[in-house]
Amino acid sequence: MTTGPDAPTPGSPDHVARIMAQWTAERPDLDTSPQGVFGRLSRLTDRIAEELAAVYREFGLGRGEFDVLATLRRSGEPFELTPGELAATTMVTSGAITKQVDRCVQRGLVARRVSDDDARGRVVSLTSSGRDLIDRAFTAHIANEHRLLEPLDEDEHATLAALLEKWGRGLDA
Amino acid sequence: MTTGPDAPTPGSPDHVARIMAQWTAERPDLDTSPQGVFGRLSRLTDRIAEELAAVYREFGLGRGEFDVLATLRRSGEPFELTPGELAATTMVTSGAITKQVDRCVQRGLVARRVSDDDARGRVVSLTSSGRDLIDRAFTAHIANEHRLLEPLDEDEHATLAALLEKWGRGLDA
DNA sequence: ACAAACTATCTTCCATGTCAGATAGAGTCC
DNA sequence: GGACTCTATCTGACATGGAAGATAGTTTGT
Repeated sequence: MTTGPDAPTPGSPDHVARIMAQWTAERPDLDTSPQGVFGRLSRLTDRIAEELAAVYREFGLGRGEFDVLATLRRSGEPFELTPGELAATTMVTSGAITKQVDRCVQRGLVARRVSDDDARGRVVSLTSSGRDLIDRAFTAHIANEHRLLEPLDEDEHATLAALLEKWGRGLDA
Repeated sequence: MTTGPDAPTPGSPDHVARIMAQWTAERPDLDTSPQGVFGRLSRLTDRIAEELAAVYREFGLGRGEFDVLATLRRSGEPFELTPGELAATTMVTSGAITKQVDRCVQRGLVARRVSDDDARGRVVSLTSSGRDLIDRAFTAHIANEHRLLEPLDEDEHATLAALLEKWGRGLDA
């Protein structure tokens, strides 16, 4: 037998390769080769999410709070955004942002005030304590990402980023 | 200026490229290049998860139920597994499996009985109705995956699968 | 200037998962 | 064969996010 185009390594089959073999036996009518990508993508991202969350936890944050603080931080001075902007950037609903900001407010990491321009609007701003925390957390986060990427070399990082970018762009089209 | 190794396309910057640019301005002390991979990975998988869930919904399933049914189906005759096996394969806790199986039982898609060998153990088995449903749902699922992969060509699928596999394998080591 | 439509955010309910502990049964060692 | 320990699963409390509707405020058209 020859290895198919999506059979990645000649070594011991990974979990996904075993799943694909099961499907080939049970549903030979289907071309389940996409699982080579989707299965690995899913496992890998679950795993990565967990590794990233471990660092968030070190700083007492969940992913939602980390995202809120990081988004405010990288927006630059004066580190202020509306809930709507936060929701759009972090791709969660406004309800989720409300709760994330609530948690951050309770911990004194951000402040929420009514917008000067529009009384419906709110402005969420980093407190100095929040800025301090996110600067430390983000530093650790980036170090963590560097560590997680170690299995791949520079060229592979670039190839992977490019493939993901192309794929994402293609899905939007 | 030269484009860095992780700058994927010369076209309009994607969302992630903009985020990276913000970080470069705000935290020039950090090498945030990993975001080129992690940011795109995160956005892409959120997007893909949503697309996949749309098909699950067509069959009245959530991801958890789909996974339970698919795992049973691909295990082959007699389409039976213990909750422990389901939990290990689908990488969720036993508590999550209990609830997923509950939902499937309520809808008549699986049956749960006490194991013959071990009175602590349970055996979850596909009903004929469950098998029928997952066969149709899985067919649609695979078609959906083929559709989602269209932005990439065959070589790119293989490259991507291989990179993900290598990365996953490297993380476990 | 008022009504209708729109918008930004928050609230409530629900779905789903994790975590820690409860239960019940199995295995082991004297 | 009884006490201990381990294992398989379930239960219940909690966390978090989505969806839909409520609320308050703004804009538009006349």
